[in-house]
Amino acid sequence: MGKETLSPTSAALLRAAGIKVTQPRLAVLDALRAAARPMSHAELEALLVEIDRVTLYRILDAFVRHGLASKAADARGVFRFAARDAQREHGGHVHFRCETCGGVFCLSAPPPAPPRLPRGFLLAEAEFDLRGTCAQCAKARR
Amino acid sequence: MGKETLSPTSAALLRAAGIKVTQPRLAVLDALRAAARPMSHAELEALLVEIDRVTLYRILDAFVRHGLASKAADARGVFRFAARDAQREHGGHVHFRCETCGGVFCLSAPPPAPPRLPRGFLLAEAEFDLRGTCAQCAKARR
DNA sequence: CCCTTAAATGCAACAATGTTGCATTTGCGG
DNA sequence: CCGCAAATGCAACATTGTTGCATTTAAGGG
Repeated sequence: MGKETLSPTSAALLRAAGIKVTQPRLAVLDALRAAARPMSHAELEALLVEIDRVTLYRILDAFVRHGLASKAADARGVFRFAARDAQREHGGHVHFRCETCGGVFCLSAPPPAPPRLPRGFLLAEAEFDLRGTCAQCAKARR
Repeated sequence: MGKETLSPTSAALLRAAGIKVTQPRLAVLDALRAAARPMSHAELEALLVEIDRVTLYRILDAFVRHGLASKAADARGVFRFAARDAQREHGGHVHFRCETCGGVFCLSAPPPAPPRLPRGFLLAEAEFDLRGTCAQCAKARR
């Protein structure tokens, strides 16, 4: 093997997170890591038809609890999940959320610095969030 | 009367927007304008018990369509609505969304300038969005 | 290699949030 | 005051997320 970035296997990530390595979890983690964008539950469900709806919810939940994935609501109020290593790569990006199709796009602009918070507030994540219509939906609308 | 800011009545706002002035709409618009923070459908429903659930959805929808209110999902994926004049006053604020209680807080920091968008993308709104735990929830957690 | 056990899964039922169709009521212009 | 389009209220449905419980499976110890 040459100089490919040797990324850990999904199984190794699960083990490192201290949770059981199961077929469904491997499939979900692989799907999340392969995805270019944060995925909704519905998208993952369509992709991984062999996995039960509820199990998928619980797997995603477990990933978030154990730091393997992040979870955030998109412009339509639907949760989207991203593998954490994939996200780190995209870390600090600016997001554009299409109000029509609900899609999330990562822009290449640098994110602004977060401001000071009031006393007692704990910052988990800062996101510069643009909302509007993506090119595809804008074209389709006419 | 002295120097109070003379704000238009809710009825005048409805007329200006070109939609019928009805009791339910007045109640909802008054509630939105009186609210210090963006309100969820559930909160408004609890506040305005005399209004039908579906009617409330449709009223909020009409307000958004006619520019009287804005609509955005909070950290828990629930839509929150704000009267547009109230929002204009708070325009360009930075928002902090508590991941525990779902509350939205307006910070006084200036918002950053939006970056350039890819071709074809239409920007409707830009928001600097901080997520984490608010002071109250952080205290309660311990 | 098998056994045990706790964890994970799958299924069914439920809860919350948002939407649609339709009959009735109401604002508002003539 | 009348008529009509718009708005409302109700019932039913759709989607998204949650809970309880019986069954299966991963992982560690004989």
